[in-house]
Amino acid sequence: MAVDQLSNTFAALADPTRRAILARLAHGEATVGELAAPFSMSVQAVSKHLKVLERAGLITRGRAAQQRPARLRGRPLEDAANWLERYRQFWEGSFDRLSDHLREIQKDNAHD
Amino acid sequence: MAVDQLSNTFAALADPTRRAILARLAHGEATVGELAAPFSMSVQAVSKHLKVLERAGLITRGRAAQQRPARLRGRPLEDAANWLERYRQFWEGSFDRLSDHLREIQKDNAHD
DNA sequence: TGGTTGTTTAACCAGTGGGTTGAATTTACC
DNA sequence: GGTAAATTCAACCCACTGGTTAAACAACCA
Repeated sequence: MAVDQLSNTFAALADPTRRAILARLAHGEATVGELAAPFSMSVQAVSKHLKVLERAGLITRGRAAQQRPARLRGRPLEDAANWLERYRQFWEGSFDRLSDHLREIQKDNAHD
Repeated sequence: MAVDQLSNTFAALADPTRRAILARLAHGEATVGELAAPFSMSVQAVSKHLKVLERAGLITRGRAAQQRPARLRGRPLEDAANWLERYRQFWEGSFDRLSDHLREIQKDNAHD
């Protein structure tokens, strides 16, 4: 997988199970077991999903006895939203100044 | 890969080459050759990236003589942005009503 | 008709993703 | 110390990604 943070974030979001996990975590932290319960999949598989989310910075893990509760981190979501926001004028249908706008915000901002 | 549209969109965005292609297309439609030029990669590889973007609905292809110019479609970007928008209150740090909010918008909205 | 340009298809390769099962690890409880 | 619970690690499977090169296809030009 690509190494840049934004790519990791989008890749992490590109799976319905992981998006459901994030939705669950928005209500508060949860253990692996709790997160796995709604899915017809092994707890090990969920543990792998959590590792993907952790690598993307979308969650942090704590420790409480044997459990390692996961907690949502919003920052990468914000970064992803900001990236998409650049295109808002585009999907809203007014392309007039978008070209200039993009040229400007990408000046010191490589390909992404 | 997951079959749902949102997963396809996020997966398509999870690659810096493809994001750069979208940025280029925001300035106007472009042919495969034009899109490939800035990259140190074969034109065939770019053609594959375009197929991924097309599958995600992020571009449409036209036809003009031998060329098949690509054009950006904003709709899936909007859908992705809307998905992220649910978490805005979260990354802005006010979690107060988020739980209720999520519960509400997800009532008729399966896991995603 | 044949050649050139633009693009896609096919076959291949190494790496990764998402899942499985089974074993190991960590921590609490008695 | 022994056992049970929560989690991770390891090995494996199969499908897909992102790239390559070589060949095929499509459309224009002379």
